Amino acid sequence: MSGSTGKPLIGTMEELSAAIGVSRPTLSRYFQDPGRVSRTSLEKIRRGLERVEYTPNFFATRMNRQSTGMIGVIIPYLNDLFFTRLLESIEVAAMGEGYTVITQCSHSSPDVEARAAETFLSMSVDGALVAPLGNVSDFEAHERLNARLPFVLVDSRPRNMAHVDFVGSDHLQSTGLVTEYLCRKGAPPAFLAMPRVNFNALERENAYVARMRALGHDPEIIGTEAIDADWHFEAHGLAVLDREFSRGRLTDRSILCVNDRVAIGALRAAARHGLEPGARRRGGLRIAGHDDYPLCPFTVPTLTTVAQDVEAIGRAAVARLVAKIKGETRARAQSVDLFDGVLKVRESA
Amino acid sequence: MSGSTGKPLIGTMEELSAAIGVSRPTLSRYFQDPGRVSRTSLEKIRRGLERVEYTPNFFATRMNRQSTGMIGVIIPYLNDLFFTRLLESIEVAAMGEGYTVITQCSHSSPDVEARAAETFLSMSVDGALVAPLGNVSDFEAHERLNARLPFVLVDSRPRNMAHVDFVGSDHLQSTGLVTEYLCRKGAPPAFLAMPRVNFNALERENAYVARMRALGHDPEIIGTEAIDADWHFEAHGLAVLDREFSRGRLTDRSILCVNDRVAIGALRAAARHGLEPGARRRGGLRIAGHDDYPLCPFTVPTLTTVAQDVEAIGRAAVARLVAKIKGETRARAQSVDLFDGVLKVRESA
DNA sequence: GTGTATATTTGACGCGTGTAAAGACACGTA
DNA sequence: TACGTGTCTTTACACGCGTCAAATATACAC
Repeated sequence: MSGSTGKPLIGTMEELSAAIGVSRPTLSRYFQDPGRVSRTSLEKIRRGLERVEYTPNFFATRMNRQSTGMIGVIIPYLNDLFFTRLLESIEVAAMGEGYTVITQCSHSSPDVEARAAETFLSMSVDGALVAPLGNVSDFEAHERLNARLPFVLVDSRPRNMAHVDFVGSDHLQSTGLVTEYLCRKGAPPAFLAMPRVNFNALERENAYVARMRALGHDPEIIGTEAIDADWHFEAHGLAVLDREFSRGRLTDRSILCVNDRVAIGALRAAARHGLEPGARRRGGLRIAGHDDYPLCPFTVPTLTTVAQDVEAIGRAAVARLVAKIKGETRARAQSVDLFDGVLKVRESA
Repeated sequence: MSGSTGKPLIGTMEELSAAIGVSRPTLSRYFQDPGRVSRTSLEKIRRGLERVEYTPNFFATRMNRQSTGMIGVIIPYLNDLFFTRLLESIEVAAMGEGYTVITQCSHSSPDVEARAAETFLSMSVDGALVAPLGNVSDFEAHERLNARLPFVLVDSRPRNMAHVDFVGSDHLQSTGLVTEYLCRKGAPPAFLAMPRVNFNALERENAYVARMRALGHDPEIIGTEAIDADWHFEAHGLAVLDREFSRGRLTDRSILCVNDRVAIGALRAAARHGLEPGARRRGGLRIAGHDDYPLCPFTVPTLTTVAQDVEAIGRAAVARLVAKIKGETRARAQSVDLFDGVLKVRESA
């Protein structure tokens, strides 16, 4: 048997040992850390590996090691560039720390989410990073993970898991920031929300209300009812504002959307009704979002929003998890890392 | 030691056997297929598992089984909703077949891509599904996978891997379709391309040229040079057309973009120059894309495009891979599955 | 009670590697 | 020559579970 390279294919370390004349334990040490074998053996092994094809069996190696070198990541869904950016920053950070990332996607299903958690337990990953689905999450599954592994919540924190380590955005700050900006530059905004299945959505909603009250304005929230059961964010924003605009409402208001994907739907609704959202015409329609979705600079008009520091969140989450894995003493107490948002003023508000 | 549920935590099958009074081999059979255990044992095990917490060790189970029940998937990058949709359909299909999907993302790096392939080999996944990076891919790594595992290429097929099983779109058909549509409804389009690092991009470019010639028009291609080294698709489309429009060129032309993300940048360029792409005004600017990116219905104007059947591609790729894994006889010959695109006429062209 | 067929358990071995203990070897030193 | 020192090999056991042959239990008919 041989691979595409024509080299003979070697299946086990034992065979490799026989093939290149180095004892198996020495090979074992070599594959764990080439620095732990003598120069002469190292040369012999290097030359040998050029003649044959061999990769250590992942399962056998991990089974006997205290650490598997893997961290598990669960994200709620894939079709959202926010989560792909988060995942990317996590993977890059983890790779930098020498870990292999195993990603599981909940695909909006609590069952799948729980199964992913079980998979991580059975694979005895060194730690787990979880961005939960929301209200429908299987909290028991998360608690089980948290009880048995180094565990960090990312992006969104369920109310009943307030005792767990968390890394995310400070929505009170970020939503407050954009709310304040809108109030300062024009009419106080209404808030285009979502059905309350998601903690961040609710946090932002509350942050909006608090800031509006603090500024002496009456908050106004729309869109908490699901118009379409199988809704997507953009479709939700479009449907809600399409309805409002059709009734002649909100056409000259400021509208703060719970996130940029909803805002993109809102922009579409505006276009459909011949409205041109923008900062320049005082008293006209303004639309702003939250997250700095990668497409914001390319929408028509470009979308004013507040950026989450996704990369910092990913890095911090990995750093925190690695600290817990390595059992650093300062990792005993609970930690909550919240990152500030940064206002991105563009055309739409 | 105990989990969050308070149940005693059991580490090995041996301990479990002692704890609930069923022999270990019987437990082993139970966890592989509960049907292979007698009623009485089954009841005893079920009751036992309600009292203690135990999950079989993933590594130990997989090591001794001929099949690991895992398939590896490599995608080039995450920050593209096309690939997330593809990945989603693959994961759903694989889950339906009872496989666990291990996803690795190349993050635009050939090194990472090659390492992912090695990871799959060492984990002895049952098969691998790979969407390659493009010209810069490490073909040797792919060949090594193909030589040692059931292997299927998805989405994009390097020229020098024409002998490998492939599932993707028929770009000759899809690009031809939208080209023909544009010619039929208005002026023959120019083609807004990308730097030629990607096989699909080149295939579409060629398909455009062929169809234009067949219809008796002169093809015109722009944008093959990278304006910004660290370019993203939308930024590329914006930069190229911004330059052209600034010089007064192409402002009343039909423009077919190599994909929807480039087209979104093109729409942005049009807006910046006060142009309103659309099908209705004959002789005016028209912009069309390719892929049916999920945001197409929400752009301003909504984007005319040709849809790839992503779900079918994912399903077919998994079906093909599973057939190879199971060693079905009809799986001996090479297979190439190409899916037709479907025209999605919207506002922009 | 015996005999037979079937279901289940038991015991033993194997998977590929980690790892610890003990011996083998070359090297430099006294 | 004898003696440490460090490196490497040998030997042996461990990890948790799959798997198979052999032994045992159970059920049933007679």
